[in-house]
Amino acid sequence: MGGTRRQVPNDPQRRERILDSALEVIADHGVHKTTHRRIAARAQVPLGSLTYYFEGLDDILEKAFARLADAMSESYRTALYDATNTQEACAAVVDLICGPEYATPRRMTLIFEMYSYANHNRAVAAITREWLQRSHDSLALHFPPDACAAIDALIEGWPMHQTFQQRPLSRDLVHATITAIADMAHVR
Amino acid sequence: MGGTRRQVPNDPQRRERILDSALEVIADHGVHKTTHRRIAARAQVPLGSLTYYFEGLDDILEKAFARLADAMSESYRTALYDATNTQEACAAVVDLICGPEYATPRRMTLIFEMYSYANHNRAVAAITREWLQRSHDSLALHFPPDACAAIDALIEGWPMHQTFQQRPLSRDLVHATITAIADMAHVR
Amino acid sequence: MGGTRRQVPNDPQRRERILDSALEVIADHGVHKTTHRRIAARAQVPLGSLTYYFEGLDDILEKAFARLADAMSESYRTALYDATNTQEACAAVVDLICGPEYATPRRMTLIFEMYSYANHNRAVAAITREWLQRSHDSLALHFPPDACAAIDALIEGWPMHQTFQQRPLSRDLVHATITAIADMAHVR
Amino acid sequence: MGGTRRQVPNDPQRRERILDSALEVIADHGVHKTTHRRIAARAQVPLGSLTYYFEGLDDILEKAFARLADAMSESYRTALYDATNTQEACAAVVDLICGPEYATPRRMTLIFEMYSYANHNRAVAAITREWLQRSHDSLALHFPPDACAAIDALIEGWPMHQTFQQRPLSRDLVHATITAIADMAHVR
DNA sequence: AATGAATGAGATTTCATTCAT
DNA sequence: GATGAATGAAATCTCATTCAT
Repeated sequence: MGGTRRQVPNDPQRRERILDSALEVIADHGVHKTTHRRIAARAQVPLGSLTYYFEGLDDILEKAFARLADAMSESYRTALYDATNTQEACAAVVDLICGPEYATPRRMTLIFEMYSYANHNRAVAAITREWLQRSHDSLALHFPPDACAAIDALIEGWPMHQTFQQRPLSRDLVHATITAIADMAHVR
Repeated sequence: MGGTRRQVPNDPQRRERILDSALEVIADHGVHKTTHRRIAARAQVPLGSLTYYFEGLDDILEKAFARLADAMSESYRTALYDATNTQEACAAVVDLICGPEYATPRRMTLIFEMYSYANHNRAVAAITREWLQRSHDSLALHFPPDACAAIDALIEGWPMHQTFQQRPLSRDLVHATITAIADMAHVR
Repeated sequence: MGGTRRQVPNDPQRRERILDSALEVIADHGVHKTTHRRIAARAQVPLGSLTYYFEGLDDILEKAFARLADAMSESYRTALYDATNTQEACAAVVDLICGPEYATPRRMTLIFEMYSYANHNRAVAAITREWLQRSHDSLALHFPPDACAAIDALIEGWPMHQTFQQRPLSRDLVHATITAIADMAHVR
Repeated sequence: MGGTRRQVPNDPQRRERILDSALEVIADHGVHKTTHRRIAARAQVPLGSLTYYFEGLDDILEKAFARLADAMSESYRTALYDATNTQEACAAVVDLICGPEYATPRRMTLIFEMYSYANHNRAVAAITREWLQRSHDSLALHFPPDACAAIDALIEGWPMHQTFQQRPLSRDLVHATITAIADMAHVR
């Protein structure tokens, strides 16, 4: 049949695979040792394709962190969206803090990398702010503003602290703390 | 010529100045853009002196972060050591979280850099753990173990969250939260 | 003897050798195919030393062209400085245009490269203007302003035209033209 | 299906548009920064069409410079063809040198690029020689051989010199010079 | 007839580290 | 004890060219 055939990507998931590989390299080596070569090797794509798909290393990092933030927002949102009352919301928050799903060591490492990189890159700073805002919005479905602020801080701080802690974290303690904060907010 | 003269360093504070300059470069550019040359320029010392005083860049970073951790531990310890009762201790914690002295933007940036680097460097991981342990010990002078864990998380998380937040943080809210946590621990 | 010994360059002419090699590469291949590697190979220095001595390729080209302009100014000036009267000055100009010394093929190639590069580089544009000004000043020692302008144009244009011409240039014709121009200026 | 249909190009001027765009890119950036991508973007044609219509970048440059030379020859020839006597021919030459039409800054830039490229490319060298020959032939309609040679040099050199000169060029001076040269040739 | 996705070769540049002095 | 000139290794990035469609 006549007519010009459009060129078509021969590997449609390549862009995403590169970004995922970038996150893996960041998690394994840190931003400061993340290079085109390592990402390309991990994604099993030729070196040149990185600059074909992206402007440069900064661009890759920005888009990789955006992808991370999206994934985190989504699991965050899902956890809280399914809760039908405050009690279930508290349980969801405890899961976010202690559960093995959300705050995995790998993800904590990536969050640290994103936050430290955000301090030196405007785009990633914006991505970070958005992601925190979205988390906050999910939380606000169930808790009053003051409680949200405090719980936000705990969701942030507790897993971070745990990252460098040998001792495991007691779910009971976390639950009691969240409940106390939720109640406090009602009283004030 | 009579007697050998002991050679004395011609610039005794140089080591420390290099480490302080390293922290400044890290704060300004991030670990991933911290180089010998930038540090030397900032410290106004010859390039060669960096490798004369230190093993390499990793060594400089390790010692710079150790210096940061020491300074932070010290201000942390002082704040809590001066408190004579739980009420004063609560006020001290509120100061750590909200006050302009401890959680400055520059220091938060450095903490993020230290944490992210710690995930890829054993020595800095150890330094980080020690610093968190020392903070915890200071806190334990005034609060029961469970409260300590929760307050630790808040001291960690709240300033971090604030780093990316436009809105200022209410001291009252922080105070109420700390008090609620301290009370909760008594009840349990 | 006590006291610190200063580090000393182990190859003091290296900077100049790099610039001379750059001019050779430009003459052989043109600016558009002038690369760090080719220059380094020609100068027999390691690749890294190019960026040690210079900011980048632009910087090398700027300084190489400045060096070329200096050398040309000097031979130009000498030719005209030695003339003691207008007649000798005319002969000197004829030499500049026809003589095998000044307008060599290699030098003409370099001038073309300098002029074309000057249209896309401020620093080289400035160098070019200065060099033309200096040539003009040398000429003004012997000729009135109007004659200078016309002779300038001829010194510029004739060797350029010859570059692409198979036929040799007649010294007699050049001499007659210069004389006619010098006389014309007196009459006007 | 009845009868084969002859395929027709869907954009008949594309070849020319590419060459014109190439000249624009050369004028703006210089040969050394002229790339397929820049030309394609300027011509608003797909990247692939450049290698479809031309052998490679060298081929594009050669044909673009040939197009330039044709256009210049044409305006050159027209200017001199319309002159009916020596006096008018002199005026035409003055126009070529001073007038705003022929020696525009953009065209001078392109001539410099063509000449410098010609020194490293046989095809463009040939194009350049032909163009100079054609100019010479146009001039020879009105001037004796010796005058032609000198006037050629002036037409070449004066606008080039002006390219790097702040001061404007006096038409009177140019006219006087051309006349002097034309007269000189008669005498000799 | 035409395209644009893809890539390898090579360009520029950065920099930790070495080492002669 | 101290320095800074020097360099190799590797990083980022550019781009002409190829080729499946």
